[in-house]
Amino acid sequence: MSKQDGRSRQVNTTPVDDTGATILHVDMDAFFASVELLSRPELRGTPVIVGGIGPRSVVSAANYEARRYGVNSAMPMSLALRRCPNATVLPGSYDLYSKYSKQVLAIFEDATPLVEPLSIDEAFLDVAGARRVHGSPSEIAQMIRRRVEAETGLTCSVGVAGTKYVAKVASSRAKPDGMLVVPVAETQAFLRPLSVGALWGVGPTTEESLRRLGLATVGDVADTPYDVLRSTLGDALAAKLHSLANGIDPRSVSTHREEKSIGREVTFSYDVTDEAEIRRAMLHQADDAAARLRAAGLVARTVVLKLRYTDFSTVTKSRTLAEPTDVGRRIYEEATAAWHALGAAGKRIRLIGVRVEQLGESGSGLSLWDPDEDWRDAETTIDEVAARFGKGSIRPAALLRPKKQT
DNA sequence: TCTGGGGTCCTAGGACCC
DNA sequence: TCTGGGGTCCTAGGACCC
Repeated sequence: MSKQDGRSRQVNTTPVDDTGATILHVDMDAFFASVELLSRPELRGTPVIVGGIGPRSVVSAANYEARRYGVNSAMPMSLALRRCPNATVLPGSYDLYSKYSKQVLAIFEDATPLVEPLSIDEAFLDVAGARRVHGSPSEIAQMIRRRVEAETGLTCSVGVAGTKYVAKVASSRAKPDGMLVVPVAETQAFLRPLSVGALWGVGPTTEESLRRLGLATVGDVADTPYDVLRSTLGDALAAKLHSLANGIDPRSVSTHREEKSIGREVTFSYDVTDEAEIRRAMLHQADDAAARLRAAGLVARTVVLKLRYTDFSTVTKSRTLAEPTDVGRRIYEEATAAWHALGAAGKRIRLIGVRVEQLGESGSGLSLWDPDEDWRDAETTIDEVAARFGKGSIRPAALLRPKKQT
């Protein structure tokens, strides 16, 4: 393993191929805070926090000076400011972050077309096919780091490894402004001493489960039979963790991901009981979801209403439509029906959210009904169906499909 | 300390079908 | 008369990630 930080950035002069490590994970350093500092150089060297200023806001990002006081992402702002009272708090300029994100993405894509953005500030790159043009993976990583800094003034850290997971862990250990290469042959030695919390998919709850099994390190998990893990963690998580812990991660770098859901939610500054205000929020969120559906050329079949009450308990109510929609009013109607079904009227609401799922391409003729089935051959009349099952059971006429031409 | 907003994936139970 | 097993869909909730 060779770590190079911002001060010793010389690329090895020996012609290395980084021994099989062809996946890069690039992660911008304290991204939001670093972007803000570009236009506020006078704040460099002082603690800076990006996040809301409302009573219930949390930290979106903190620079390293603020982190030294124990400030971290997702921490309540009230706590962050108690820990670091003299921090500068900035509200966040997401359009600007998005602009820089695109700019660095373009730099990645100069190195290889195989770029998988993971979030606004990180991406995986598969550089196996780029080596003849651009050099070894570590040389490509250093080229990217140089270009990002020269062209944006921002720094990033890069992990270079044989798999996505190892590359990601490597980048986190290279931070800030560094690079860490993990040759494939050294994968196990690199992973085994790490705490189980370093496994992708292990948060506080799973970490506690593993701790109760007596497993503290990635090596411990690697040495535990799959069946033992499965009885505690369930099929999927056990399989995933067992593989990751053993350095196995077959996921390839994929440039395209399909959206599975679209939603908006809001936490009110103070709990709300006023139904008119709730309805306004739902209408706004439904309209927004619908607009994003249409912009993407999608329709949705399921509407989910999410509520969080004063005591932080969270409930959802989902409803699947007979016919998919991209209409705000339609989504709003379902959200309203779900609201009543939850019996939420009169309760103090902390958060409300509307999400749509089961997305399909609009105009694709997607429907609940099997297109090959011909309803006109049904022997039962609509009246008979209505008499027996109620009018609600009758399919909308729009869904009756014409007889297939022969 | 008191907990955002955008998401993804998994589990589990019940309905329904073959 | 009592009861299988697999598959899919729907729903609710929870863990996790950035």
